[in-house]
Amino acid sequence: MTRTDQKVGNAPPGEKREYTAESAAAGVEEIIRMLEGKWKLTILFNLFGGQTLRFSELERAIPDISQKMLTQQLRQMEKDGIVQRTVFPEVPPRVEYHLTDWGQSLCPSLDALLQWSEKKPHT
Amino acid sequence: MTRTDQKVGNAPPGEKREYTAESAAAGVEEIIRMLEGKWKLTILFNLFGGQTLRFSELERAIPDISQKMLTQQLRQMEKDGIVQRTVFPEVPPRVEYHLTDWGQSLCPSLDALLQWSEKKPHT
DNA sequence: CGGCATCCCCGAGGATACTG
DNA sequence: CAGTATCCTCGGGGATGCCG
Repeated sequence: MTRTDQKVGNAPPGEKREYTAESAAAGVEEIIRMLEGKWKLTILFNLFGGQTLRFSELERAIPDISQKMLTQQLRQMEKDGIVQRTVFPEVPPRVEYHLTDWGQSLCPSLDALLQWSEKKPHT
Repeated sequence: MTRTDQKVGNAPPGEKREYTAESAAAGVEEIIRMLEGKWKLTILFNLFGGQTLRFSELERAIPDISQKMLTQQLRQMEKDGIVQRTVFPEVPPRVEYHLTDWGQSLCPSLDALLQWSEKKPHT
């Protein structure tokens, strides 16, 4: 018997979900999939704090990104429920982006990861 | 001026590091790079809890992985300081893997991410 | 048993040009 | 201003075979 059926995490019984090694890995992989696009984290951190930016402002904030990638990554984040996209039917067109409440609530978990990485033993 | 120079996180002054949008994104990207190999999280969750497994036990615990990928991912995790690799000079050879203390201490942060993903608004 | 070497494929992402 | 559309490159990862 392998240990793939072991429980992970420190959930008090009957309160949180329990995970096997596989389901926990799958869950985190899904989260990483939402974040691993080459520019998604840069976009995310530029929108943290309740900020609203238009397409061209994001382009200027992220100098090396192409229009194609900015569009693509924003659309994926919108599909994932992290980013809210608002189109104003004007001429010239205006499109604004800001984080959903759920997207904004990711901040503390990323902070936790950053603090973990700061604790890495030197070498 | 763009907002790329804003501070991120809720650190009390003079205690934790402060991040700009770029440096925070870079930090999290480095963490994701440590975790995003196709099998690394599965390996990680199989080793959480202070377990020690040999190469062949990991192979059996992760049925679809190839030897090449198992070796490669383990070596990268070893380089990153997450996994400890121990070779026993015996015949037949024996190699055991377990998490470093630092690797083990990643568990709560991944739990935080899982709990975040569980809060996703239904569609 | 626990690898390493080689070949190959596919998709993420860059460069460039065009558009409502 | 805010996108599409096309073409192309590069490297992650699979399959297979050999080795101390």
